[in-house]
Amino acid sequence: MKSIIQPVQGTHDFYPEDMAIRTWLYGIMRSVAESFGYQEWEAPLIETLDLYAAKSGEELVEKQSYVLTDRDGHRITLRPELTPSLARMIAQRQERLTFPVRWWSFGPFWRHERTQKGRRREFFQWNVDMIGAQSPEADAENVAVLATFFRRVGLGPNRVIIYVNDRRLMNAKFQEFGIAQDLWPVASGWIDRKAKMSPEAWLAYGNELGLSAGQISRLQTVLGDSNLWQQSQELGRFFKAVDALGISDYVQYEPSIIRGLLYYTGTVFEAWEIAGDIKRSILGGGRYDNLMADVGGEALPAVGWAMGDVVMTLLLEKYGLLPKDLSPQPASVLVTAFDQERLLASYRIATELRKAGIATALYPEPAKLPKQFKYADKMGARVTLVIGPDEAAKGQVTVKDLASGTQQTLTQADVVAAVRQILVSPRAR
RNA sequence: GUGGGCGUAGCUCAAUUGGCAGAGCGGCUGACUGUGGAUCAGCAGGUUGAGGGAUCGUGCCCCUUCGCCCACCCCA
Repeated sequence: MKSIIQPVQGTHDFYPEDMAIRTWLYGIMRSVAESFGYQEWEAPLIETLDLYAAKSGEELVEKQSYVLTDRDGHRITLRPELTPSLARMIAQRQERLTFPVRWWSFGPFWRHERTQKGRRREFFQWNVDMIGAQSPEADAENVAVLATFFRRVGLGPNRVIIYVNDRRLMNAKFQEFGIAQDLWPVASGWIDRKAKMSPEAWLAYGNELGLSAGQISRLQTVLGDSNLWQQSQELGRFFKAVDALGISDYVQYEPSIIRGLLYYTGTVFEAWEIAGDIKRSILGGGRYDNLMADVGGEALPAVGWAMGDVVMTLLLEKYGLLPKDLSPQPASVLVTAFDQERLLASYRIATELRKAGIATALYPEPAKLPKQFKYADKMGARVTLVIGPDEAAKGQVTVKDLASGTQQTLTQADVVAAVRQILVSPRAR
């Protein structure tokens, strides 16, 4: 092993074949989001530390953010999440924007976490948010973007599921069970941990947090009640809208979904893999009606979610849903370089092909033909052109179809048409 | 931040209790001096992640370090 300088831990090198996957995913995200009327936007990749200090979780700001001091002495942060930037940008144009606003974004984020399966320190996230609407139907529409994405990439409802609950409903239960209001976040955190702990440890933990045995047992009953949603007017409307949107096969009520994060105020949801070796949600989101005001803007209701590229790519790989032909040939045509004397003739014919809209690579220096043909084969070119002394003397070009192995020698004026003909014909052999 | 596993050729991996570092694939060259894929022959390719220690002797044992993987923590 030579001493190649190592990449930064938790980063990912996108070689062309990796980039092809990312670009493909990006295209589907765009197409799905736009079909719902969402507009693409982007925030700066660096923000002031203050922006996150306002409302992001302590863990995220204190322990996981990349913080640096610039040459003016300002403390800046590589963004660990997008929502604060969204709140900031919405607040800045509050008077100018026409609400509700639907925005989507796909970009890089940084968190200094211990790397593991499905988690890197530099990663991409797809954020989809609607600001300025507060109906349960709006929540359903926001979720429909996600479900439609799943359908588009081929992740059927037999593979992934979106669990939904509502913080308002759970808070009402807390109240009903006599749980003091300052314990609600703790109780939510306790519920959020249910799937991650053994039943005994989980019960003991609830006790430790200050919940009484009676409260724990009543909460347990509630968490097992898949019809609990019927007690919520909002969820009732939400599920009707889900039905109308044609995504009910993907969406299911789940009373134990509550999200650990403090700022959710209403509908919350998480997507899970059904046959999961990924033992955590693959994405999450919900309604956060107070966040805009907390960041200094006017109060505006909002709903949204974020999905990471790493876990999604793992899932698509696992189920064989990545397109096979994602690494297309860099060019359809390779023009060989016979010798120095004929080199410029090759350059000229390559220029003609490009003018005709045909992707054409040149072998950049004279070399033995077997080597150049091998190169053409490896890079996936369909056609090779040869201008050697014989062709040059008559103003001709040899055009070979690499798929069939047949070739013809033509006058230069006929080359573009012949190449085009080969490129539209099936790859027979 | 905590715990565990793994680093051998470009890639996938071998190497007996601690005793000459190997194979397949890929690469290059040629068979075939103006034609790719297939076949055959040959060649090149390594500070065994890095640094230190114990040993007559280490890819293998011990320590340190870097990286990767897995789980915990956390999940915006």
